[in-house]
Amino acid sequence: MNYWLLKSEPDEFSIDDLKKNKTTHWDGVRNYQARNMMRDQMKKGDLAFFYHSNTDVPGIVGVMKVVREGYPDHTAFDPDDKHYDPKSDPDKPRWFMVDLRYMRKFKKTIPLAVLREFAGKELADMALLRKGNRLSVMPVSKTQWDFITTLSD
DNA sequence: GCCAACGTTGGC
DNA sequence: GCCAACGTTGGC
Repeated sequence: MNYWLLKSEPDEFSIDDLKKNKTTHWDGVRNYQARNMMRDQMKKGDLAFFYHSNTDVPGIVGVMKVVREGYPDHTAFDPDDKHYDPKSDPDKPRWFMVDLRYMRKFKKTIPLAVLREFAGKELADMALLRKGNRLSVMPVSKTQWDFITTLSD
């Protein structure tokens, strides 16, 4: 079983939207590294942190679970979609997504700034805290997962 | 294959 | 709004 962290801008799609909808497809990822993880490595039953980016207090806001493994991201085929990519052919899809189910929302956000306090310690080598990291999908180790969970309510 | 130009991400 | 970091594109 693996653990993940997935970023979303709350203005686009927030933990509250997920809570309301129960499940979602994590569409719109247009980065090969992130694509590969969703297509090849994320498995049913894996858990993922929901991270709010590009907002006043960026940080981890809750937990969700993978309920469907990688399959083609159909939004890439739709010319009217914001994430349309003419180079993704339905016969040979370039982009993939997974389905996620809401598990829980933390009472308080665990801010990025707080996670950084543990950068040299419990959260050493965490992908999220690496300089210049812009991946929207990244792995979390079990150790990191367990530690971060102790920071939540 | 190199690399400059450009676009995007995302914290601050 | 600024800007550092990174990814992608495309000419050569």
